Amino acid sequence: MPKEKTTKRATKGRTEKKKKDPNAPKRGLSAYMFFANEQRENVHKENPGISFGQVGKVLGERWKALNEKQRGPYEAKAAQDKKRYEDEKASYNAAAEDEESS
DNA sequence: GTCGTGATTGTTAAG
DNA sequence: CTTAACAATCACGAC
Repeated sequence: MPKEKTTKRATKGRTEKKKKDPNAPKRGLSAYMFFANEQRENVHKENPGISFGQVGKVLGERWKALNEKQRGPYEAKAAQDKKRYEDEKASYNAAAEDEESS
């Protein structure tokens, strides 16, 4: 039983990020973000005249429609982006430490 | 040592 | 300007 969704995250009141950290080390992007970056053109292209409602949905369906290999490059990017985040959080934790030191 | 949480990321499109 | 489905994430903190 893979704990599925945990935390009622049904797209309720999130967005606009609430700064709870001094430098807010935002995390890395997600594979979907990279995949969407490429598919958005392709999907919107195959579905000319459709709004995000359709695009966004079909987008997600196709996202999983890909095989592990196809998601590979996207996940790889996500992993790389995460590294980027590691840097921010590193700076953040260093800055926080410095601040604390002060 | 393990576990869950929250925060975040980006797309499109529109009122 | 913001929200909304769509999906992943995963580092952090807490006990």
